[in-house]
Amino acid sequence: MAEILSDRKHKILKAIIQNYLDTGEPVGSRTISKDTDLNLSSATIRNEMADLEEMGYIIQPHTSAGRIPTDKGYRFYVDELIEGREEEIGGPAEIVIQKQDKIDRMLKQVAKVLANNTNYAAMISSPVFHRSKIKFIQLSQVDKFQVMAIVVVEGNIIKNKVISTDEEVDGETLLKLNVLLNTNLNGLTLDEISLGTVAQMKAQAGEYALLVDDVIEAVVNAVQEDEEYEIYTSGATNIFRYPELSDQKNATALISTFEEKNQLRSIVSRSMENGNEKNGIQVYIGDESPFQNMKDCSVVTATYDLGNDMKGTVGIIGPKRMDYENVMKTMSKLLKQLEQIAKKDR
Amino acid sequence: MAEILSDRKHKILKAIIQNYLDTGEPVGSRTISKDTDLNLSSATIRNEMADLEEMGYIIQPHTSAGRIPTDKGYRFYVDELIEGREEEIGGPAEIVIQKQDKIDRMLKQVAKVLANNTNYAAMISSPVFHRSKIKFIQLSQVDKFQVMAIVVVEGNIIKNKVISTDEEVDGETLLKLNVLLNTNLNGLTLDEISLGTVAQMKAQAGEYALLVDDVIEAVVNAVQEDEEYEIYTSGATNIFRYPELSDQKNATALISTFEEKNQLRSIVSRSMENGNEKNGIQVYIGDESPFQNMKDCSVVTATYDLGNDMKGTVGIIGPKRMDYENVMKTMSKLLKQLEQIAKKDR
DNA sequence: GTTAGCACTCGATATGATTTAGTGCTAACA
DNA sequence: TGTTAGCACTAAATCATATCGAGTGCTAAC
Repeated sequence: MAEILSDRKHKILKAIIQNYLDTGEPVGSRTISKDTDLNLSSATIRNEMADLEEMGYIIQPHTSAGRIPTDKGYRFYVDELIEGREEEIGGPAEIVIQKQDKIDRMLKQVAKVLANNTNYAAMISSPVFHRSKIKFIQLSQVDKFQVMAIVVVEGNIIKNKVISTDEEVDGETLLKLNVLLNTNLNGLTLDEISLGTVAQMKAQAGEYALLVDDVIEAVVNAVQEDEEYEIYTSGATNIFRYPELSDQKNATALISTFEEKNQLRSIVSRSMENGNEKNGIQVYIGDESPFQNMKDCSVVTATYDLGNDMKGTVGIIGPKRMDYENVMKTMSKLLKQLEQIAKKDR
Repeated sequence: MAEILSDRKHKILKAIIQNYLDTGEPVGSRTISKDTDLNLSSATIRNEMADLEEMGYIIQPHTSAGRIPTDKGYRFYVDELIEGREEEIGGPAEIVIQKQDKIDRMLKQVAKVLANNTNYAAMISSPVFHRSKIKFIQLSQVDKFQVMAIVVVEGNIIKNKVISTDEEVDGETLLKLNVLLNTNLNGLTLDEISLGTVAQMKAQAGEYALLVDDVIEAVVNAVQEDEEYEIYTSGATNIFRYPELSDQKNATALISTFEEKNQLRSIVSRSMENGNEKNGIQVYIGDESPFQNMKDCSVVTATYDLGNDMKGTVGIIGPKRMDYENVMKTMSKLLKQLEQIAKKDR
């Protein structure tokens, strides 16, 4: 598959792709002949281009048009980019995330900044807490027949659930239950709560065994709810900047993807799985992407880690001819900032 | 302004508008001549149409085209619709909202159902709790230097805030503060917490007066956070069904309105203000709408009331030639259902 | 007051000519 | 042998032109 390209072909291919990224128009031999420092005539370029086409890197939309990159061509280009990224970050453009108290707001901001800086559509998932430990549980009376369970998990994420009880529960019982819960469950993750633990607690609870069931269910629900991470998006309309995505069919598909967010989840999980590739950044070109009907797009994702097992994914979606270099740089920089702020925050 | 139209003109105008709502194409005199039961020739219709045009109800996009309604024409049509709506709801199509525990999910569902049933873009705001009473406050120790305040307000909405303290707070103090807070603040709305109340509490708190300040601030913040209602949207891509909104400019404007949601807030507040018009439903046609750059759209809003001062707004946005009748019916029906479910829920 | 008829308007569609950007191939050249 | 100039060829894009069709306004007749 991966033939080795002569130095010259290499340069020409790169020039073609770069030019196409800029303009979105098929590139002709003359253009390349003038753009590169190879000092070759358009005729020679033409010969090389014919070769490159045969190898599958570029293609002619129709006779008498210039060439445009195929997915294989893009892949070549992106792989090279990723290869060469030896932490040459720190470039220009200060990107500023303002520190704000709520994590969610910060994430929304990141999405916005990302979309604005790249001019593509951006998304970010709120962190998922895999295996997060229960830190603290508190039951409180709300009403005669309602008890509220508050669960704090590692990372100071607070969740609550209201439990409706059949019988009235008095304060004393509540106090007992509180102690029972905290001694038995603190420090455990969801997976670690075994049936044994539950049985043990029920035994200890005596006449309130029934209530224990309800409470545990509520706790489990509350913690699990966190796993249902939120996804924030920004700049969906950026796709209108790129004519190749602006036709009705593509636009509808893309924008409803952004509105529904279900498909975005599949990006997130895929990104989390393939996880720690080089620099944590992954690029899906055309059909490689987790989408149906989105063969005209590329997706770039990266994973961020706020510590404490709080990991999430950011992604941008744009045309295949996106400015991969800028996107990757901007992402790294932004995530670095995000992670720093998060660290300071605790 | 509001001339009285002859019966015939009235019928013709209505026929023109209805036809245009269907087709989106300018309607000619022949069409009307055949469609109505007036048994008039196209020539006669033409004369009447010329009159109606002069009165400002319809307009010709260019010579030798049929007529399309002006905003004034739409207004005439909608006003008549609203006038005639004597609770003739209960028509066909069962709309089903599934009951789910979280209010937010239900609202999302309402938006979705509304969008699907009307084929326009739909939005719904989560209820705002004006003057909601504090029902219950609970402080709990999370960490050595962190206290969590949980506030339950009427309607069982639960909010929490983490407070960082300078000094370590022991359990006893917390207990005292809990009692202090609940005896002083329960049953009050945000507005009712006077400086006097605060001073009084500080006095009672003695050496923990400083902490009281922090806690109250947290409580106020927590409650206020609720006032920042969420807005859920669905079906933004429906606008692509209507060519007159599908051009790049309009589409970008509309879709980013739906993504940003800030402009939607202005609809919500406007709808809440103008509140209880006939049937609670309001129609903004073209320039009447709270938007800039949206003179090609109509907005229909309605206010729902889940009781306990929990009020919110639903809205749909579509082309001016929307099926106002269906939209209004669907909305009423849906909201009635929503309100019923909410009432059962408590 | 209604209607038939007709000249007229103007957008939409189709047609064809022209231009333009590019190619592939061949033959000459260093 | 690799490079280049030159040329015939292709297909899209652009533009002007003709044609069609839906609809109007006006006039004259009923």
